[in-house]
Amino acid sequence: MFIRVADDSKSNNEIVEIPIDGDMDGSVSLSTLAAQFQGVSALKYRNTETSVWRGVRVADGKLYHPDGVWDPDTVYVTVYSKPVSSDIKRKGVGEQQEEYPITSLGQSKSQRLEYGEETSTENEPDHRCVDLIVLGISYRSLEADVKKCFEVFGELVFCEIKRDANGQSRGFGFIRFKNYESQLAVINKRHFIDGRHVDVKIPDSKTSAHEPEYARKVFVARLPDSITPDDLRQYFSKYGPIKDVYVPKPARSFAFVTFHDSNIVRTLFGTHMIHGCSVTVGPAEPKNKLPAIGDYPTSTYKRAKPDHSSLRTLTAYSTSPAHSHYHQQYGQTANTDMMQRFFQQYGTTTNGSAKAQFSNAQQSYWSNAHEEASAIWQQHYR
DNA sequence: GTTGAGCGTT
Repeated sequence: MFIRVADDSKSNNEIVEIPIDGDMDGSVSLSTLAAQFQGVSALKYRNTETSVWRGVRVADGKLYHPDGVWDPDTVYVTVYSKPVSSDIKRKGVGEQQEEYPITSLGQSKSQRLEYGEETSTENEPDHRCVDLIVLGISYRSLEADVKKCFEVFGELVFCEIKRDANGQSRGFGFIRFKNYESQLAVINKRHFIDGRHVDVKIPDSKTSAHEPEYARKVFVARLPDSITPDDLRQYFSKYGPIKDVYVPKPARSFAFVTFHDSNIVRTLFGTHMIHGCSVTVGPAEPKNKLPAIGDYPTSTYKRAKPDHSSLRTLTAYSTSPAHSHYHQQYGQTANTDMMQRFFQQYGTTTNGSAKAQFSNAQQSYWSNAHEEASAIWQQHYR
């Protein structure tokens, strides 16, 4: 289990997942947290009822949630201890000094919020609020409904629903907060307006300039339909902090996993074992990309097209320890004879010969076998 | 049955 933590003094606004310690007391280790956020001393979060910051309990180098339970969807915000007065530089005569002292670790030039302090950071260039896109608004909702939902987190300076020429809502809109901490509190969280959930994000127009989102995303294909976003999050989080997981509903046997760091995505291309199933991971293509003459040919992993019949047999072997070994050795490229020989050396038996299995296999078969393998995996390992 | 819904007439 992880909690989501952000440092609102940082420009990048990134959320880092921090593990909850496994020793049953449900605490988060301060040192684990400090490994990601130098100099951190505590965490705070927005009390949604009163819209006031609430601090978590700190004792013996551990952080405890006041309610006893960490909300996986809440973004907890780092708190840094107040520098002692001796750290504060005296302002020399005629000297232009920084208004705020550098923290003891000297990492940040920016002002840090103290616990319980409601300082506005709107003048910090990195902390400025931006218009946020609100997606999924009911076509019946009005500006007032949107406003009511988000005012809980702080004062809004802007709220608009986009409409077509006839005044019909387009189902999305934009809001802007006065204070940056309000923005942090709502972003990437689920909210409800008129019984529909809506998502709040930094608009593409603000982010795509430097690095397009798809550069931080992988395309995961050949997934069993039973796989959940949480399963994927759990599996892929060992490679790096995850920003988002997208699984189409209804399931379409693929998903997208977005990381915070684009550098790791290329290391993931290839086949992976998730829940006893072999899946392929490839680069995400830009959204809405139009096919064009002269397009670079599809990526390497795609060109080496996996053999579906091989996969069927692989999944039929399900959770045998030989399975993952085989997978390591041949991926999905080997032919059926190779497979049979390989598994025979392990004394693994199948229900019928591999050849017979897919000579009469239809398209639907591999999906069934996939589901079955996944179910068996869950029985054994979950 | 192997690529994400929708991204702003300021």
